[in-house]
Amino acid sequence: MSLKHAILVLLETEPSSGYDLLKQFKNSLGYFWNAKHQQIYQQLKHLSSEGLIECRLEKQAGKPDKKVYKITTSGVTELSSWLTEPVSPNKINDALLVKIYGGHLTLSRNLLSELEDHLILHQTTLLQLKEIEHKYLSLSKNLQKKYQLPYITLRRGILGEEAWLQWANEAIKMIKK
Amino acid sequence: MSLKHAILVLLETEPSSGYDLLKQFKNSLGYFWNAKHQQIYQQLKHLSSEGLIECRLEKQAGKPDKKVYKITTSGVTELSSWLTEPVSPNKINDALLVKIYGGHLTLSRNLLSELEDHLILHQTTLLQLKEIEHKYLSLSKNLQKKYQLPYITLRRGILGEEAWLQWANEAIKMIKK
DNA sequence: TTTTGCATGTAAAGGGTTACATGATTAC
DNA sequence: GTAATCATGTAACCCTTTACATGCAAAA
Repeated sequence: MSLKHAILVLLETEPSSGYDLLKQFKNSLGYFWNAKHQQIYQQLKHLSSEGLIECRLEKQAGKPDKKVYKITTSGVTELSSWLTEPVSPNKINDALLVKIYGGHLTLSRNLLSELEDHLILHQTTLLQLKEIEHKYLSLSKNLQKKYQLPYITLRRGILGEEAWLQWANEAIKMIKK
Repeated sequence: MSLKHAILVLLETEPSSGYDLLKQFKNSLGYFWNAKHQQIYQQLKHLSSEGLIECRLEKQAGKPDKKVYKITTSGVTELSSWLTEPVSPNKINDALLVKIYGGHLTLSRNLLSELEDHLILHQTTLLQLKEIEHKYLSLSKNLQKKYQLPYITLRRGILGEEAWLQWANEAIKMIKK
């Protein structure tokens, strides 16, 4: 369970509402940790009741009220101790590969069209990631140092997507033969 | 939900017990679909009640009885129709990356030692996969064709692990600086 | 005027993990 | 005698997804 810690990591950087967190998930952490809004709101409530974060209501003109959450000292302690414990290696559950593995029961053009659909998605993701990388690389040395760790995770995304695309092209060629 | 279909795929190849399936998960499908024994036994019960598979008791000398499951025609139908429906792209939840992303709260040697632990695991996996690939490549052209689709999934594993290792080495270098 | 964005939730169902549980045989 | 392998399961809990639900403001 790391949604908890993913949220703590984000709140450690800056206090945010559930909605803010959702956006942050979408364009940074979300590339390697997925969360729906329902999950985030539930976790926030839970973390709040554990005393790891605290909430303050912020009134806004012309917009619904915001619940801004802030990490507490006990939240920082929890986060730090989590960082020293080993995480178990990632488990993979990839339905597309299950499909290909058992693909002899369907026409190969079904497999090919599905692969091509996924290819487009992965290409788009790769482009987005490379854009972010481009921005990072044009920062000053100082700022580059500051954001080094997030950049390393970005590199994971880029190398991962490139490998995926390489595989998919190989796979398409093989199936076509 | 694809555990269901992963099991159907395996049973379509040959009738198996829960225990057999567990082993098959461990050395083929398991590289991209994880399942614990508890989950498999539950699914088998469930698939049975849906009429997608059927069970036969097999008595064994000196060993506990085996429940051998076989896919039914309605199971094959279900599997075939699943194969024509698009699968949604894989979601990634990678705790190690969450950790690195928020790693400024811990000493860099913590990050490094964890990365190195994972590195060893991934190297081992890659070696195993390459061994399987080696066996595949020494098969006759005919058999290679027969196992082409599982081989494609194996290639995904190999390219994926190679990319992981490449990233980890890059990441270690960066953190050390 | 319809859609997008802001902002928050509840409830139920489904899927996965952890802990507990049994019991025989074979290999070291 | 101790550990590993074979073989199967239950129960509780935790996590995730889907569906349902509201309501205002700004832009198209």
